[in-house]
Amino acid sequence: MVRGAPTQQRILDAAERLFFGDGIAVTGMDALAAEAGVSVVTIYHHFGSKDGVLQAVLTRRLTAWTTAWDTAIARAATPEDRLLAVFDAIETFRSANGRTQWCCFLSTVSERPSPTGADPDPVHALVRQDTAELVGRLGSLAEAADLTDPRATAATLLVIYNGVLSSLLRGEPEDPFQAARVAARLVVSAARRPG
Amino acid sequence: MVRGAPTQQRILDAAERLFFGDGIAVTGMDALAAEAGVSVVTIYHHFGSKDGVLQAVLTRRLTAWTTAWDTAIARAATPEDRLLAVFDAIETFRSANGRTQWCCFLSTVSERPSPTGADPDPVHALVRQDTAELVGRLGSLAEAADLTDPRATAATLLVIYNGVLSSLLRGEPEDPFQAARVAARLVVSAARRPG
DNA sequence: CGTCTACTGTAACGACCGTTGTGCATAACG
DNA sequence: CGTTATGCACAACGGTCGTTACAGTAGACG
Repeated sequence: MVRGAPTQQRILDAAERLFFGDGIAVTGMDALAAEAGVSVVTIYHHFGSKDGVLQAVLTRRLTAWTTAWDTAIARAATPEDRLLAVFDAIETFRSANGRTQWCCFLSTVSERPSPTGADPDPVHALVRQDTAELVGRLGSLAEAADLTDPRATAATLLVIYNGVLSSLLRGEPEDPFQAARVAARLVVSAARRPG
Repeated sequence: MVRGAPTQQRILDAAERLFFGDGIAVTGMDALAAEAGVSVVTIYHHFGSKDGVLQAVLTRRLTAWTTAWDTAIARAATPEDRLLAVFDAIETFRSANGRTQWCCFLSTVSERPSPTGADPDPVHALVRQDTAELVGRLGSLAEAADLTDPRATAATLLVIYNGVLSSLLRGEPEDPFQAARVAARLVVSAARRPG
């Protein structure tokens, strides 16, 4: 029998595939256990509840995604390329993680009631953290690139980024990466400081 | 008691609010009936099943959206403005239809298992029809605008369009419309035929 | 008036859900 | 060796789901 760590990992892998491929509500604990090759009891022993699995998957995804983004940023040469590194990060992350659907945060928020007033829901907090991570990084990168109106540029790039995720989620035939890169490059070029 | 047509309409309105606001799987038939102010039996009498309600909502949404888009296109003056009329259409359609989440097709596909091989699922067919409507119209509009590489331009605009929907779905604080318009205008300008 | 349509409430059905308890097997560690 | 940790199979619980049947009411139309 394999030791503890791989078991948790296998459960999370299976949850990633099923939750974001088929849907969270549609996926039962039995199906999740079968996909992970473990027992239902083991899942509860590790994560306590189905919502616990979801939170764990989202957290893992969030950290994995941010580190992938960081390496893509580090690989870029110029400040403007660093600003466009998001799209490289998605592409490599996606090819590395196989067939899992994008974006898991988008899928999650679709199945959840909108938070009413105060938000004690940790799942929504994670989604919000993902968004905050996006706008924060894009904003600071835009500022570092010395663009005119970096906030507006970051907001525009965020829309394009969301467009890539949405296109992937829809399963559109066209490849959104090239289109996104073209648009993003135009946006950055237009925001370049004259002189 | 109100006659037939308003009843169906009220059910579809309620389904639009609940399905795409809270999630399809989460919304039970009881909640749907309560929101519509009708009985559960009435829903089944009109639509046969929950999936029937979903299909009816999606079809209604599809036709409403395309007609709204058409009027926005007709209101535009130049071919390039016609190409950018999508964003006006979303904005007016959204403000007219209140708090309903965008995009319903995006939310739907998140909760559904991906079609395996052949696709006998009418819901997936509707989502695909929505996508086809988008790429077809954007493509012909780009061609009518006499741009260089109209197909690539249409693909880029589609990504930006998807980005708006995705941003709205996430409930991001920033207003995505202005950002999308800026990016789209840049894309169209860059594709303009020289001379 | 009678008939029909449209809709209502209540109750029930089978099925599946998330969750927990019990008991057992295996492997590592002292 | 015994202890502990880890995971398994089996079974069951309360609950909710989508769906349907049964019985009854208000208005439209002849």
